[in-house]
Amino acid sequence: MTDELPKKYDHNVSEEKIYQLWEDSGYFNPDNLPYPKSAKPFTIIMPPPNSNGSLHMGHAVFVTLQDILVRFWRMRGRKALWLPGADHAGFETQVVFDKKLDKEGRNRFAMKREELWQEIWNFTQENKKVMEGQLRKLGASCDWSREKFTLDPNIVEEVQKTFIQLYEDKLIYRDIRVINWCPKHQTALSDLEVKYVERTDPLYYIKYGPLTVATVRPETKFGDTALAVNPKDKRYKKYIGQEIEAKGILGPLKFKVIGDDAVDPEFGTGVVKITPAHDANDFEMWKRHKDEIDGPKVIIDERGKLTGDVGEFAGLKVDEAREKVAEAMEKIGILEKTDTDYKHQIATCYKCGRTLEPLPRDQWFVKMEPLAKKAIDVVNQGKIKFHPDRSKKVYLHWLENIRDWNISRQIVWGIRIPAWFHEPKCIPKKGHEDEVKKCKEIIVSIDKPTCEFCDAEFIQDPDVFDTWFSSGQWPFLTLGYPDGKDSKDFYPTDVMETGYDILFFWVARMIMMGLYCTDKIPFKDVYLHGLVRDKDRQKMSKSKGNVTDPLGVADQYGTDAVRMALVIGNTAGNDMVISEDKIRGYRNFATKIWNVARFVAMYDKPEFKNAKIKPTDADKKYLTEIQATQEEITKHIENFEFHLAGEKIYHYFWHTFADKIIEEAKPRLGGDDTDDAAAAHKTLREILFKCLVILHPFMPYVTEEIYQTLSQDMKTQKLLMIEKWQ
RNA sequence: GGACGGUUAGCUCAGUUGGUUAGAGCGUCUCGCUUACACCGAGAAGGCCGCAGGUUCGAAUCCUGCACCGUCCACCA
Repeated sequence: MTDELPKKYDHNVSEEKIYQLWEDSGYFNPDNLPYPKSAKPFTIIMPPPNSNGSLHMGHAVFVTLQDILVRFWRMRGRKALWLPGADHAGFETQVVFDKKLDKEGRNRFAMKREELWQEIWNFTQENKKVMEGQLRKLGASCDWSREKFTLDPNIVEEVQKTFIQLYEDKLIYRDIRVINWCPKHQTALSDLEVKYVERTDPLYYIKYGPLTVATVRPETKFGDTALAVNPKDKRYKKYIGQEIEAKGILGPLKFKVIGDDAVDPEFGTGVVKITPAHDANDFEMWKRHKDEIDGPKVIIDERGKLTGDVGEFAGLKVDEAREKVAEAMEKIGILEKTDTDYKHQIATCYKCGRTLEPLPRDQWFVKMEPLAKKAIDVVNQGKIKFHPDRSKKVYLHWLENIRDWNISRQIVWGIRIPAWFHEPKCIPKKGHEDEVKKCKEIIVSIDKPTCEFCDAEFIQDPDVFDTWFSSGQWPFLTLGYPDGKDSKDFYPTDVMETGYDILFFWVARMIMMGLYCTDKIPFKDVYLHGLVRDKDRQKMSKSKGNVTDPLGVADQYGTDAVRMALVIGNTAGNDMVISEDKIRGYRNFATKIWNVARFVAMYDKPEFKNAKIKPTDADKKYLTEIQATQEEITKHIENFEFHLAGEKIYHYFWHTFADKIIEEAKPRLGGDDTDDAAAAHKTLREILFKCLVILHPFMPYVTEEIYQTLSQDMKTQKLLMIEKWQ
């Protein structure tokens, strides 16, 4: 060793300096690596963190695992690219920003689109900057020169082109459906964004003339257009096709009774009221019986209040209306009975927990089946592997039962859907007043179209895409697909590492979109990590106040300690627990590494230079042992068993190298036989060097700091980061 | 209603293809400032490996059933 190692390792001094050293070297960019042209690439696209806050422990997990992979493969001679990015995170960011506005006494519904957009833009840019700093602090060896944002102009353009392509391929259609509507956020949500929770509600039995219907939503009765029974139900067979008369709150009613297999004779009374505007099942039933019964009759608005033909109940919120309607029914004697303890699942908004209001709306849908089929095939053929393996089953099950995807969102923050609606009225061109109208109602295009047949204007769809529509294309968009050089060099990527909670949201969509757009799998391996929980096994969340700030503990104990604590005991697909105690334990390990290096450096004596070194049998044994240990660790990392790799090197370094090998070397080092002392020292130096290499992907900072002080004859590179793994 | 995961030392978790006294970290206890490290070292205590069957010469590990905890999926009003 050349430079003196200070008595104590001060991570706060080292980390910033070392990161700067790495970044200045340019080696985060694979193009700059001093590797032969023939070197194979290794690519990971970073899951872009949402640009609406700062990084939490979950992010620290992915940074650690991905950085281990990237550093490992870089040291093994691959042109390693880890491409960072940030996600505009449409709805999620809108929600966060709504809260911010709320605190300031403002409201997005009262703001101009452009104004709101600009404010959110500034907000996300600030967050993005903070996050970039945090990623650096965590030691992320990613290529900043290739950083992307989901709203970069070229990304937006490609996303819109994909939409147009899908539309032309008839894989996107616009249709009216009863969709999941959040009355608080006033936007549609996809099926995945619906959280079902169990609730106990009264089940009302309402008389419809000779029949009785059981329902939890009496307030929707103003939107009823028919009654339905199961055609096989003997009790009610005779009513099918009949029109029955019923007493209603606002006067007498007449309903046709239809027969439909969807009605479960076992439930309630076996008779269902059909409210096509406010229940997805009823809507579907109406579609099957279009000629017989009336369609949607809207009586609930987008704020969840009663509206239209509802008499005195107009303006009431759904919940209030429910009780009042029940009272009114009681009064006129059509409420037969009420079961008060009916347990059922209700659909709620996964963000605010409000009960969703099913509403009929025109939306853009992606036809999923053809896309899903290919995504199923590639996994069945083993072209994409999952870690843990069991995730594959979960993935396949979801894809095999996939439903069409609503990608329209009624918010401002997102990529605008490139669809244009013809103004309701045609404005005939001068001199062509009597020409037959052939105007297209909808044109899908990036630029504003003009009408061939009249002077009316096209107005762009105000909606934006579901964020996952763009992030689903992330692996190839970030690499400049289709024309970019990077997409030729680095696509398909190698590993997708992310949380199991977004297996459907993201991973499945990336596979489908990747196959559709590029005809290639976007990545070969999927590694899914679990959620980080606190020491009481609670999910960490800001609202619970149990979040450990990864940057805070990194400041206190060092990034290396945090990283190690996040690797060990963390198995694929399983949640993990992190506590300060654990981090402290690995801080101690970092100190141990430091002191071992100091000890070895202590004996870096000039007189050893000329010694005749004859390794003893023990020396030879130790060197084979570390060799074997390294091989095992290599296998573990290749198999995505980071926890085993981490444990192994930890155990070896502390309890074999420090506790045994060094202790046994002490008498030799201090003995009179200079040649033997030199031999012992050489063995220690070689083992230390190996350990630094092996430890580097896990604990990059201490190891690099020590490496920088090693004498030239020990190292082959300027940086440990690009030292050869073997 | 389906599917999946967990159940191993006080706590948090490992345990590779079934094989001799079941491992680690933290915690606890007892010693110890011996040539780096007290953010340390030496040593110790602590486990019918959820329950009940089965396969096997042999099971924490494979099979069946059950229990409890957790998660995901599902258009039953």
